[in-house]
Amino acid sequence: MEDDEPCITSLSLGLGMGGHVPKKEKQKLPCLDLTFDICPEGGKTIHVDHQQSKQQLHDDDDKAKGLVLCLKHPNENNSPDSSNNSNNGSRKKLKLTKEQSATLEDIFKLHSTLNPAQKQALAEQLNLKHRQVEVWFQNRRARTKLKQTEVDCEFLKKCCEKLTDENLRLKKELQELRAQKIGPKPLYIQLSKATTLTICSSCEKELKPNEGNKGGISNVVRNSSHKLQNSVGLKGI
DNA sequence: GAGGTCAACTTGTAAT
DNA sequence: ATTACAAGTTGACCTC
Repeated sequence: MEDDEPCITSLSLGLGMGGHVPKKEKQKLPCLDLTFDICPEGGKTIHVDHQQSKQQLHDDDDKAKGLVLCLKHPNENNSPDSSNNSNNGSRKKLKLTKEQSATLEDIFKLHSTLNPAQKQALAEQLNLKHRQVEVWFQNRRARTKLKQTEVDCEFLKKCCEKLTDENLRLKKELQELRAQKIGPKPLYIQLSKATTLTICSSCEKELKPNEGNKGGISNVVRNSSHKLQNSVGLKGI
């Protein structure tokens, strides 16, 4: 926006209404209008009416849904474009102002993707280039994804630790059960009133009901085996 | 000076 | 062909 351009005082952005958004994402998008108001006196603060926006997001009726932002006056802003990629060829690092970052964050919380018109409008409001807003959202999405990946990784690590422990415990249990076999004939181990474990003395495997005794593999062993198989991803131990 | 952060860039891909 | 995006990379800046 040029300095002598008349200031936009109100802008309506239709969120979730266009741009290249994956189909599955598109379906989730709420249709939301954001309204940006520049403070008449060139406002030095930015405030977002979160209460209002959140409330409106969950509002069931389809009335116009608005978020009012009081933005820094463009004239006050550092224009990154002029300083960035400056003439000497060296790439200068732009640091977004607190206000710019906060506004971008606020918008991002409401919606992680914007269509071109929304980006342009936001860029004008923040006195940034369309490209800068675009890049910011791309990088922001990447950061979010990375963070989520880290969280997922931690969760899987814990699952893995639990399964390893369980695996160890079950292996021990199995070892103990096998160690209890004695004598050349099939061994009948009384596990409880109702269950009997039969182990073949030659092959050291549990016998099926009609292979050894009438009782068959105990529920306890069956259960343990099942657990173990599940925990180590094996079949037929 | 090493390492982290982040804006900006490059490249490949999918949707239109 | 165009557009938008994700993923990966680069380089400036900051903190310790």
